Amino acid sequence: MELKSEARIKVSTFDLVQIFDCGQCFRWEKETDGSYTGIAYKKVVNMRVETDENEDMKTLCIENTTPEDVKNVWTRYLDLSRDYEAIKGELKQKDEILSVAISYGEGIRILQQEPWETVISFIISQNNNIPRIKKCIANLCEAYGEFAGNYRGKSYYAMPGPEIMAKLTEADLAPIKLGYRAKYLIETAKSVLNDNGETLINSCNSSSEAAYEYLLSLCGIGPKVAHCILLFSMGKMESFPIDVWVKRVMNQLYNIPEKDAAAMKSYAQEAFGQYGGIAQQYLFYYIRKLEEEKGKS
DNA sequence: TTCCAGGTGGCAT
DNA sequence: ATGCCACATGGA
Repeated sequence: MELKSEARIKVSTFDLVQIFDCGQCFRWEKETDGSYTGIAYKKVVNMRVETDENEDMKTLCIENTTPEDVKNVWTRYLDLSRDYEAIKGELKQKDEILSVAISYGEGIRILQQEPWETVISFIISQNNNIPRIKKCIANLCEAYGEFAGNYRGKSYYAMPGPEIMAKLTEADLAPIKLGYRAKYLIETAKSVLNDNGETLINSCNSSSEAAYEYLLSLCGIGPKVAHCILLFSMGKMESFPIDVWVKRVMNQLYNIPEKDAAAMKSYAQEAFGQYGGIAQQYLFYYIRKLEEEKGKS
């Protein structure tokens, strides 16, 4: 077992609050010192950002990790190889409305999470709110997931795999409080195991269309959840998930009728192209920030 | 109390 | 193909 230490990485376009609080992931918690502790790929780490003298670069500090994990896990998880400055510049030029939204979430990055965990997380997310989604996922992992480590006195557990979930009954899941979604998880776990999880794993390298069709075949996954999985775990950056918030923001800013998801989808394709999913995150974050500010006043 | 949440499955047209 | 509606749970 290699000794864990702290890794320091120069980053730009990077804000932990925005990355972990923009609805794409549910497993990171803010510590009292402002850092975030969470788990991904069965590894528990703590992250904080130090601002340098030189304004435009920052240092990401990852505690409780190894150089190997930085290289093999965190660089990809945090999408550090992608040039978000260039993408933001391009999107701002294309669309003035989006330009404003981007200014609210300059530090957002799209994570590349584990496909299975993302499948489960977003099945749970349907017709549900973010605090409760987090609770459900934490309950599920604590009850049936593998112990992954301790940090600052707290225990962390991985998402149980399909081989574990396929054997559970709805009664087993009752204490998790998933509601009617419990049976969807069990059904989906069984389906994924039909080919030993290979189609799901290979979906990262498949075309977006093929991956989308496969995801739709799973119980509890419709168009919106499928697009979230494509975007947040498979690097399909053009995927444009349309949920209640995006409907709201597309209606308010672009005057597209609230219920016309087809028009929103085609607008995104035209205006945002291959970065539709990134644009969607800026819009999602923006409308939620506006609502939050409205609620306070 | 009623409404709502990162929607989908099932059923009727 | 499209339009309803039920669905568990908990916070506002």
